[in-house]
Amino acid sequence: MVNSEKLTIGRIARLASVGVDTIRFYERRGLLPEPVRTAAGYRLYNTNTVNRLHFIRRAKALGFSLEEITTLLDLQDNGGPKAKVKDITQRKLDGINSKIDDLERMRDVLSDLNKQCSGKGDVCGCPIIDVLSDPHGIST
Amino acid sequence: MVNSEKLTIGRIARLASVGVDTIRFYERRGLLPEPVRTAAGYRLYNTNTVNRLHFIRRAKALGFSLEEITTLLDLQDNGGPKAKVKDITQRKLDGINSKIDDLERMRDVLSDLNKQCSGKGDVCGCPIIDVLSDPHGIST
DNA sequence: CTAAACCCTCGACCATGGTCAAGGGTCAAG
DNA sequence: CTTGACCCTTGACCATGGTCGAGGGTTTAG
Repeated sequence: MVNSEKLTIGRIARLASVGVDTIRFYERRGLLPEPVRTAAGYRLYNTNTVNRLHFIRRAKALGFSLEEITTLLDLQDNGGPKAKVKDITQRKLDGINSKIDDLERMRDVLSDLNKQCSGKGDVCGCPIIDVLSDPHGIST
Repeated sequence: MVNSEKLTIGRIARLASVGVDTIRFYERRGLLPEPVRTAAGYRLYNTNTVNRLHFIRRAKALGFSLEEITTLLDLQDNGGPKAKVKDITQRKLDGINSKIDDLERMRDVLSDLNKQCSGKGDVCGCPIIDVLSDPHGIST
């Protein structure tokens, strides 16, 4: 584990398949710690920064925001109660479920309308336009 | 239908439960036509603008973007083929379905992880943190 | 007549997650 | 020594859907 070889920002960017700007952006946002610098001011990273960038990518793929990921990374770094991680996950799960519910309701209305619409002729009498125009069409 | 009474922006805003800024914003975006003005430059609307604002709200509730709503309103105003409306709806439906798929995949992974996590004790060994840290954890 | 409530325009700002350009310094190869 | 690839900072910009403030003019009630 004594792997102290240092990499420039461009190198870890390529290794993690992200842009250098993204890395500097994550640093500003506190997702990455401030790295050591060369005399000329170049950032130098060690290879586990690549893992950290992968962590971020995976967490984003699960729908976590950068702010939430910051908390998760902090828990990973400094430890803390599992309950906290579970709490963030549960919140995220609740949010995802309610988004799914919303989208399913939209889908149901839209697919219903879509079936009702012949798709032929002029827009006049189109059930989709009609339901949008009707003051009692959809519960908002 | 010869209802030519004119209302100020504040009045239709209250009638439609939106802000006056929102109405001016919609005008700039082309969702509302430029209204007539008083000598002093005040906008004057007729009551069917309220219906138009309701139309916009219902369409937003179905997930349409303002740009899509602009097209829908244009079809309502000027006519056009039903096929066009159906096309927009179908695209929106496809988008919604793929969002639902994404969210369901996230939900499955998260709820699985959530079940695995005891929620007790320190974060060390937490399956959620672990899967995020694991280089082969999730297909990105 | 005055004050409150309303209207106008123009332009800046909010969150989110970056991305890019300007203007300059550094480093390695040839 | 020069060229090209790399690095630095600061600050602006993208989309989305508004929201707000400044600095004015207007209208209406008392």
